[in-house]
Amino acid sequence: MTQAKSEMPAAYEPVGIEAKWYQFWLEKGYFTPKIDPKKEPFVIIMPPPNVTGELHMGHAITAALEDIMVRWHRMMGEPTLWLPGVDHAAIAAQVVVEKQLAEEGINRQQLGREKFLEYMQVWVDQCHSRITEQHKRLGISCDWSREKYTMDPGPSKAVRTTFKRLYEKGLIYRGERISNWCPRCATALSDLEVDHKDINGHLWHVNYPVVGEAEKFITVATTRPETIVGDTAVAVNPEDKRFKNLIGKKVLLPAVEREIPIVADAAVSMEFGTGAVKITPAHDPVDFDVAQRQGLPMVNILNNDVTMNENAGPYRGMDRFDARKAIIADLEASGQMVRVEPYSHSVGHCQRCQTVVEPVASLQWYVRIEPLALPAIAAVKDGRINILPERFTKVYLNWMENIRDWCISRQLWWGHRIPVWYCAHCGEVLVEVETPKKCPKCTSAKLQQDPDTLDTWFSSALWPHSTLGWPEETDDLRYFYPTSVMETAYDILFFWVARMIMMGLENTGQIPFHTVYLHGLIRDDRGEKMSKTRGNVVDPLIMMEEYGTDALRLALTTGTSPGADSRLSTEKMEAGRNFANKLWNATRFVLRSAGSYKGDMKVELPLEAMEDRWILSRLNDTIADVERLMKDFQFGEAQRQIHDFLWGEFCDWYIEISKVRIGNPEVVSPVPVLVHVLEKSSRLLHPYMPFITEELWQNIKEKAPVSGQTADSIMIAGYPQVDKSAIDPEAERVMMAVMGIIRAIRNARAENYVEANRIIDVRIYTTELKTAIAAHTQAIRTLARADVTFIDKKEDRADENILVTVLSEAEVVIPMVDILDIEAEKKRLSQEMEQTRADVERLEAMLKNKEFLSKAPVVVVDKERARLESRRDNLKRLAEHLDRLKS
RNA sequence: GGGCGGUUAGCUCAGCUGGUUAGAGCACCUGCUUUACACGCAGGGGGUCAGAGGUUCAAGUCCUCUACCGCCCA
Repeated sequence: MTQAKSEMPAAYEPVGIEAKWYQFWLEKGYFTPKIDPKKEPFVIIMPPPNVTGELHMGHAITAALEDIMVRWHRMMGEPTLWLPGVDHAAIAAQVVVEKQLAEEGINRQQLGREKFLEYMQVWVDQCHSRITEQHKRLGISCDWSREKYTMDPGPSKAVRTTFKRLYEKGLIYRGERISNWCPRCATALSDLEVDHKDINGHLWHVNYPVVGEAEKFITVATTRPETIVGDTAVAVNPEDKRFKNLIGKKVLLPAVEREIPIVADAAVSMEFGTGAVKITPAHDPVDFDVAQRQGLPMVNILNNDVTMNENAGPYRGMDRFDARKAIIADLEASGQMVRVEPYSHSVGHCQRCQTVVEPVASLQWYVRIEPLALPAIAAVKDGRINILPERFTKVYLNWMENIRDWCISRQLWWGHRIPVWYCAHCGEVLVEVETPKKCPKCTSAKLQQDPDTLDTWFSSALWPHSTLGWPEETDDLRYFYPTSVMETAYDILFFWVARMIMMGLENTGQIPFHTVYLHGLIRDDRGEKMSKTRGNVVDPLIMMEEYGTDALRLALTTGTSPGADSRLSTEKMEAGRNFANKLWNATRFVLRSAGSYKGDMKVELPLEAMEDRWILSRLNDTIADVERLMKDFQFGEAQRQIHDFLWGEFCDWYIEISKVRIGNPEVVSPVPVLVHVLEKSSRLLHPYMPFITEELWQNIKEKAPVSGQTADSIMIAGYPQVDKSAIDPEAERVMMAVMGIIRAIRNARAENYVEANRIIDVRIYTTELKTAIAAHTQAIRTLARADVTFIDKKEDRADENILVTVLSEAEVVIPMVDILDIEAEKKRLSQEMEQTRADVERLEAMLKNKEFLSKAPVVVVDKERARLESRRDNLKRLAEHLDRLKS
């Protein structure tokens, strides 16, 4: 083979290696699938990051999990598409740019819509390449040639087409309703974009004088006294005896001196507050409904910047909270404020900027959601779409079944402008995909497009089909849609996943994806949510720099189960780095060993050496487990299995045992098996740690090529398939016994403080496996530093000062002439006997139980029987040894 | 108010459809420059699986209740 000298440095240095291989993969075009109509493709559409955002741990976990799935399916030979993209993130992006402008003393109105959008475009283009480059650092194997942006012509056309279709079906309408107004973002928000927080506020009780009845008042309670000036009625329950005679009368509104009626409405609770409620239809959703029923007028008291408007009388021009203070003072002065009590209530805050939102009646565009929700509910209920972890199915259904119309218009400039035009001449409303030139009704060219833009989630909802070309009937759409898996964080189940299901079904008649896989949130090492304001954000770029990308990816997916939040800590990063270094060094060893090996690399069953049979058996056990776990989306567990196999069995045992044979020309070389197992398990691990596995695999390929493996890259080299003929229970039994013996000797040495270098004499008594174990005399010598003599009769052990370890397949007898503490040894044996006896008793009881015998499966009963036998045997032998010591 | 999740070793967490003596990483203790690796090796200690009932031949795993922590929806 090749030269003996290993060119690999002593420690794994990820940085240069990662850049090299990513470039290689890109140049080879491995990320772009070939459409093969004979094969079923595997498709993931990537959740698009915010085009103006920075890479964070949320992207990293998403990318890690999706890359695991994608690389795995690609290695299995499936045409695999992972389609990346970015999102224009209307509010977030516009807010940042407006802030930049503000520093220069400009606002967007001064700039004008067109100039502002040009300005934004320049900035967005800069950001776009940054987030893409950052994303690439993660090593993700997505098809960059198909990358999409929500504002691209294709997805934009999908947005307009969808809008028009829904409008024509009556599923999009424009209406005056209460919407959530964020004064800082200066736009309406959907219900989902509002966070409700419990605030310790007050409940103010205010007397409204009854008109025409001196000294008579009706008392209302409110948490927002400034809205008094917007009241258009006081409502009471029609059954409420306290107010029966007041219904139909009028009260005089404080401050603005307006007379408003007392109305009866069954929705009013008699228990809450005073039983009489003020009705402010323009600023409260419940009051809005009451006003609709009762035919009450609406009085809007706020400007868009939440200062009080001309309807607020003396408070005009004040900020909403200043107005509150002023009106409280005035009411106290007039004696109308009768009582104040502390009161905890829920207040809406803008999810993005945490400003208190105002419910305001305004004209907005809505999606009539129920007709869209019903098929989306059915798709999940009948199992066409499977949500993992399963518990989120209930969360999804519960939300969908109580869903409310979706406010989709935003008073922003950045985003998809609503494709609606109003004819200034005849008032015609046009909803079009292509921008109309003139009014089809009156031929006027004076058309004005609706100034508003659409909720970003509207375009995101189309993502699985708009990215593949819809509304055009493209090859991609035909072949890759419906997609396979939608993998994302559970916190956007409603925002995004639910809406994709609704819109996918509506637009294409098909589900957008078969499986929804939801991962948890990445928290800091104390379990706190990472956020810029908390200052506890861990930057994935810095982590990759310090520990390597593979280490970061491993840290993010280690010890996690689907849907569960997890903590990221430096300890986990270190564990990932250490594992990478371990593999690096194992490979160094194997390749160094291979360097002086002149023979064939073929590994053909049946193998001669027991340890070779064993490691191949264990490798195939692991492959089978990994396959099962990955099919079941249990990536954390699959990864643990690979890790434990490589470190705990291949490195700790097989490599160590193989050293006995290396360089010994008398025996069959372990090199082909070393190389074979390392090569195969690299491929097994590749989806989890793509960079180091490629580097190692290429080194193996160059220095110790495995026969039959001709691929140019590990990422297309084929995922290991289980070879059942390699599963070898006999080898596993023998090696378990050998390892047990070695452990027993090591343990005895450590407990008795035997110097590390001293070779001790050990006698082993064993029956059935004698020949098999005897073949490992040299291994025992090397690994346990013990010279073994096999004895046929127990009597052949030394008489005095012996230490005996009773194993199920063997007894290890160590003469400890000068070091053995007899009393300690007696104690150890007694303790072990006690434990064994307890075991025996437990098993005896179990096996005497007729119900167990009749009801438990035969395999279980047999297993327990065998165990009892073995334990009894151990017990007997322990007793013998103890007797001997005592005599 | 409705719903969901968690509670397993000092810490962070695995443990899927019930079936060996409940595992890992880190931390801790002891020993080790064993020529792949101190980002390492060997050995060790540490758990009444939150509590109480129940189902079952068998419960960390299923059911009920309780406590505490967290999340979502209203």
